[in-house]
Amino acid sequence: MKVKIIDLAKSLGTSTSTVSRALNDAPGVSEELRAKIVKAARDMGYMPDQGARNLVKRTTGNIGLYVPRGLFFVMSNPFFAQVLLGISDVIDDMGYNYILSTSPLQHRKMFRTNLVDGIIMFALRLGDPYIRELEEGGFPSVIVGSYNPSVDMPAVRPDDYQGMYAAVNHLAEMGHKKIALLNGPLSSFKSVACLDAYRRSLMEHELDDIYEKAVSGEFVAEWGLEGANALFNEKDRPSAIACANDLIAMGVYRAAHERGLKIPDDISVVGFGDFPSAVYLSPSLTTVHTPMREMGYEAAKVLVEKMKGTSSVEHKALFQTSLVVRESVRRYEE
Amino acid sequence: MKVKIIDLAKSLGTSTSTVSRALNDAPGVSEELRAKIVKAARDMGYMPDQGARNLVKRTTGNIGLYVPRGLFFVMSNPFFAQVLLGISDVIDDMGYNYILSTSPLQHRKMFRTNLVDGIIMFALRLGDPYIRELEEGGFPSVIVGSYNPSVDMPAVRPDDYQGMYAAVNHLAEMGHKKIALLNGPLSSFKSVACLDAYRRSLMEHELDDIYEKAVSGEFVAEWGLEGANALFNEKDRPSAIACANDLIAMGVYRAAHERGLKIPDDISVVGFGDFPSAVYLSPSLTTVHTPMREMGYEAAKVLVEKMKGTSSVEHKALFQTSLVVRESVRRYEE
DNA sequence: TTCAGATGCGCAAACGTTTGCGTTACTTAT
DNA sequence: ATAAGTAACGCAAACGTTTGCGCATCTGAA
Repeated sequence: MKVKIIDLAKSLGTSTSTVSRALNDAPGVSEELRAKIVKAARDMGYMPDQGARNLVKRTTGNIGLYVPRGLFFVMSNPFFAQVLLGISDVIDDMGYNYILSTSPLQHRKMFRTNLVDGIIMFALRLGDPYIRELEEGGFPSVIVGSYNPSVDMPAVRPDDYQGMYAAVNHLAEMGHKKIALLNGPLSSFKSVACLDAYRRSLMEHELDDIYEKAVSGEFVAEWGLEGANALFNEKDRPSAIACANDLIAMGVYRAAHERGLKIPDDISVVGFGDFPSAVYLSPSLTTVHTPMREMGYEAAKVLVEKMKGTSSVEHKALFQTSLVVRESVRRYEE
Repeated sequence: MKVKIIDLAKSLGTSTSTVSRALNDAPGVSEELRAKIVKAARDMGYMPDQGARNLVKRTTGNIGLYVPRGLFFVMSNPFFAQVLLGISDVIDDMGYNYILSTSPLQHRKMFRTNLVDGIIMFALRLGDPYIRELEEGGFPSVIVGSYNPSVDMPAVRPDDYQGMYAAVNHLAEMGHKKIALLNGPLSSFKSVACLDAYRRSLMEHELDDIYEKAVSGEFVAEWGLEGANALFNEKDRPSAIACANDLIAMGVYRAAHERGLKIPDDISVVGFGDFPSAVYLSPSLTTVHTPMREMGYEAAKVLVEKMKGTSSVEHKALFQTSLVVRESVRRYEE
């Protein structure tokens, strides 16, 4: 059977209170006795039951990661890998555990049943439920990624608008006149930022009369393949494609290859995100870098402050994005 | 403040026991009263505190995912995405939460402090600690992926040996005489299976006297790039490279591209895993398909049986792998 | 009409911790 | 020498549930 605090107490001829205090570095126990208790705990392999501990301390020692898009979406999107990396940079040696929730139900349960001390929310979209409830409850939580800026909650997000603006500007400055946008779903705030930036850049370069084509899909390679195929099938083909996401760009790569189109000779493409794989594509992908790890780091820091209850100011951080040019765009001449 | 069971009881003029029974569909409460209680619980937004519940029921409603390789390793390896997909197919509507642990410390805490009801372990390698402890304790747990077969614990794994055997055979049958292996670390059981299969195939085709080169690295694209570069720098170059992992293959693609080598014209490559991205590479990757989702499904099923305590038989499942040929290998002629 | 068995419900103990408070023994200042 | 203070420890309550048991009340069969 598992060894409990009372077993320890009995074997040492002391009380549970003293054992508890000793193990928690609380005052009120002599150094001599504390040492004995610690040793005995080690020897007998004692570890405090979490349920009991949570019950009395009103704190759980784990933080929730909410991604209302399903487990697969999380795991197959390098964005999370990177952001989580930053999060774990600050959280890991604080001894927290991560608990994952991908459905509104799980999410609700998390913060309503004292399952976690704080929540980091990803990939929120228009109409995702239970955000408001969280907001009102004052539960420690942070949003990471583009989301409704009017929502009254700490958030750290990338400047998606500037990123896409720089990307399309680059394409235009390289001489491209017919630039298409393979976008994400418009329920995503990132997608609307991308769309706005795309339009503005086109207008500023007086290209919108020549060609304007923005189509919405999902943030996955499958959509890039499908969307690019559709684009290629039209009589009036673009010479460059901007993608809202590196995964979409991968799909474009595939579509081009299947049709014998060379990148960047026949078609230029720029991605978004600068996922680790961007540099492994052939040709390597020109894309806009999003400081995902740094964002994760910041989000985690904000969250721990929230959990400590120290900072109750609404923290909003905006991270710069920047175009990194590699091999997938060429200068376009008539 | 959060509404507790006693608030519900008071507001209905009944007792906590009855409320508890009503909400848990336990017998001993009239349908009429049960309906009233359920309604009131709904209205007041009652949800049972997990800590208290766990404490008395000795069960937590969440399952642990242990990957002793660090958070980044998990999140950036499509293997997990796929396996988790299978797991969630069976687990998700059972209402469990996932709790992630990537360090031995977290892992130990998980099953020693009643934090989870069961554990699924990934990517185990030689020398990973705390496995034995788990084994002895009889804690419900499953291993997924190649691991020491002599360990006395339920496990579901792919037939990595046959997979690599088929891959190298294919290369040999396509006329390649100089075949290299870019392997994973030898602390991984998968790597040693790959190495054995590679050697056997070479011997059977009487190729081992001509050329034999197996080098160990990590299961990441960086290693594929580095390893391939090293291979290309030698005077006696291979005409084909077998990789222990699709990510490694991506690295090889990159190395080839940087050097102006065409795949498969100048160099053939076969991967392992059949990650979703394999089909998006240009050219698409010939690789060994591993039924990851199916494995996850099976692992989860075994785990829930273990947790129910029904099946105490040691369950070992071996999943077939199969070569899927695409575009990255060509017939080799002198 | 009576009695055995259901049925519906409440009391209180239990789960394994933490912690406020009281008690004792010991120190230090007066 | 006495008072006041402090340090070390134990008692017992509390955290919010679930559940064994006992007590009524009600049912239907003898």
